[in-house]
Amino acid sequence: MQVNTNKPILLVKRTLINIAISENSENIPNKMNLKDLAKVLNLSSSTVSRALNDSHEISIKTKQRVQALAKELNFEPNPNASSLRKQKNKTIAVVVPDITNHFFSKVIEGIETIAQDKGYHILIYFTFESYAKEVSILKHLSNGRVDGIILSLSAETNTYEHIKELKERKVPLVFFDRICEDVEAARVTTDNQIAAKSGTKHLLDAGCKKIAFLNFSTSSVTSIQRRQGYIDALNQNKIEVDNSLILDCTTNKDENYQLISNFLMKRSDVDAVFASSENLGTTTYQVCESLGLSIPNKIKVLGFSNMALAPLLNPSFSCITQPAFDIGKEAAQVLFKSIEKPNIDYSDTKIILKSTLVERKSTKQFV
Amino acid sequence: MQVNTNKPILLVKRTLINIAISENSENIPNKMNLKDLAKVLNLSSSTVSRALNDSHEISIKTKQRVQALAKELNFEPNPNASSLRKQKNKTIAVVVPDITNHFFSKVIEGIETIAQDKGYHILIYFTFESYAKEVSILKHLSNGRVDGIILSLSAETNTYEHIKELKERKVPLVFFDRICEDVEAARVTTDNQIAAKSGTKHLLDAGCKKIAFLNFSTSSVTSIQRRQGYIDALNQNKIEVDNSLILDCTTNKDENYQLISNFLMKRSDVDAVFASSENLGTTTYQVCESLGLSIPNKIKVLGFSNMALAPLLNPSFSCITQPAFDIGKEAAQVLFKSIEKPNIDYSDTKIILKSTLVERKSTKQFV
DNA sequence: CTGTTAGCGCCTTCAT
DNA sequence: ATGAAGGCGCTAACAG
Repeated sequence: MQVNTNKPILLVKRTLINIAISENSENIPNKMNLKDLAKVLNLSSSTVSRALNDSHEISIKTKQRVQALAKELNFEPNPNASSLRKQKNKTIAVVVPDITNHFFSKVIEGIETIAQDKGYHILIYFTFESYAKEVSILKHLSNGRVDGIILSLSAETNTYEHIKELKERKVPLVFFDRICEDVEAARVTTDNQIAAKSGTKHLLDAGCKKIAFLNFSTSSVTSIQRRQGYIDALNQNKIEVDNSLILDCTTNKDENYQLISNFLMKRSDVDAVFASSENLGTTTYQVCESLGLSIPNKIKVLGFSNMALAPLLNPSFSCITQPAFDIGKEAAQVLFKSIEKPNIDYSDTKIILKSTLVERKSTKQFV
Repeated sequence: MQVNTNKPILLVKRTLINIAISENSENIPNKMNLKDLAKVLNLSSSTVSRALNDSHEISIKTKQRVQALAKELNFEPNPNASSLRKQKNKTIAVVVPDITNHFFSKVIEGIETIAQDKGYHILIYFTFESYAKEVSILKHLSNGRVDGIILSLSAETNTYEHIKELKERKVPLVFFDRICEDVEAARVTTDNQIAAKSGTKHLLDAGCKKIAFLNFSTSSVTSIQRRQGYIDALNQNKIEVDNSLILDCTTNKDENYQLISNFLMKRSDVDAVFASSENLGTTTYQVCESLGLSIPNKIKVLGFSNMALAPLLNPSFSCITQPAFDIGKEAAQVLFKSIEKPNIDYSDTKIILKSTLVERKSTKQFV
């Protein structure tokens, strides 16, 4: 038998493998399983399984043999079989409204950072701000596809039966940002009301008299809290709240463009806009462009936004930035804890992180 | 037997279910399986399975009975069991360098749109521009966790064994943007070279003489093509290429900040910067801010970027925008085709989409 | 049209 | 320290 002197052992092993595999897997050498490995090593599949899972009841020598061959052949145990057997699959779902919003991308990045550390996989779902999509997505997650769910509600969502269903089935659940107060589950959020109040104050301090508030949702707690912060600031400055300055927007960008455009055309007295979401901020800018309302001079715009670039580009653009990356990390940590310690109840966990007001050249944190 | 007159049938069924379940599932009524359903309906589990999968060999009446009860009880078949049996799991992986780059978020949104349509699930992975992470992630995907992979290479990647391994195991694979020419697989990309040439020309037309080029990677085809486009434009204008104007950056933002900062301090002759990635564009802005180089006047910056807001905020900021959403859609469509028609080889598919130069008030497409 | 049977690949008692 | 056997929940082949 001629053998390449560089890697004789490898060659012999490969030969054995090919024999082993052709016996039971119809000559498909790209599919390999525990049994194949076991055959080559002259061990039972249970021993191989234990060795790969680093069980203490396997001799170190055997473990090394098994692990060495597995590594050499790039063997990966079939995750479906493993998950089925263990009723755990080291996979979580992240359900978010959309991802054009930079905030959500960063949160996801935070989640992924922790997940990679802990060897978890992430299934990602977008509701595109639609309640119906949210329901349908969560329904598909109710039966063991994932070990847990991190969720930020769609702007449309105002009933929570679909979420209670998940709780009934004991699926671990963590809310972030667009949280739900009606369901007992861990929450990670930010100081929306305080931040919105400070933001509004920032505009008042700059001399603005007629500050419009753009509401991204009438049902989302997040939007409601921000609206309340806006009202708080006005109250504190003894300014009467003018409801006609509060504009309820939709989840559709084109519709919002029309709404905001019509609004600003009618209301030439408005000298500032507080956009309660990044998308609304962007749309406001576009409207101002097309209406020829020069932003720094005629009108000031402030919004919740996570685009680091924005304040660098225009002196008038201040934004409230949430610690998105940390939100993701916190949410993931709570979720993994509640997955790994199912006997402990984490559903009263509430983590509130602080937002930051980013101006052109300075940064200050809210108190 | 006292029965709530509102929902008598439902109640009876629930009772049956509880009996059925308590017999074999240890009183865990939140876990339900085909067998439980079958028992309640007095059918075999295979019939129920077929009914749920809408098989033509089941009577319409039975189908309706089964589907009605399944819906009522929110029954979802266990995906692991199903995937294990079918050796298909209606799940794909999307592997991207990072997601702070708006481009990648939009691509993912495009992919998700198609995936939702077709009932596929998306596992998402970030390499954070690290070759080692890319290798490790792809290794975990080699054994049936997913039906296919959509991949954009990390900036560090310059060897492709880990990808060839996937091809050997017949995992359907589609590259986008950061594609790989050394592996036979479908590719979706954009006209990088032409776009970079037009962008550079744009700067030359604006009177710039010393245009620096920031390279985001020395190995990525994308970066190489953009660099070549930059050189093409200079050549066409009979300007000699000055290699000292080409700055190789890294995957680390802080390092890049230092590199660019040092560079611009030394080279006061530079009057424009062409950033070959969104991150580099952002960093350049930050450097200019801190060095007091007013962007519109002393220096012009142009870059590949997908932030819609940018050109609205600063007249000097033009950017080359790739059709990210469509790239995602195209990539997903090719992948699903190659999953669903495994006998057809799609590996020579190459789709090239066009980029757009976005200036403050006008938009033009490259020819 | 429906039921019976036999795995998919892994892990986990139980036995040795 | 290792092996044998059974089953996680579903589906497909084979019967009827």
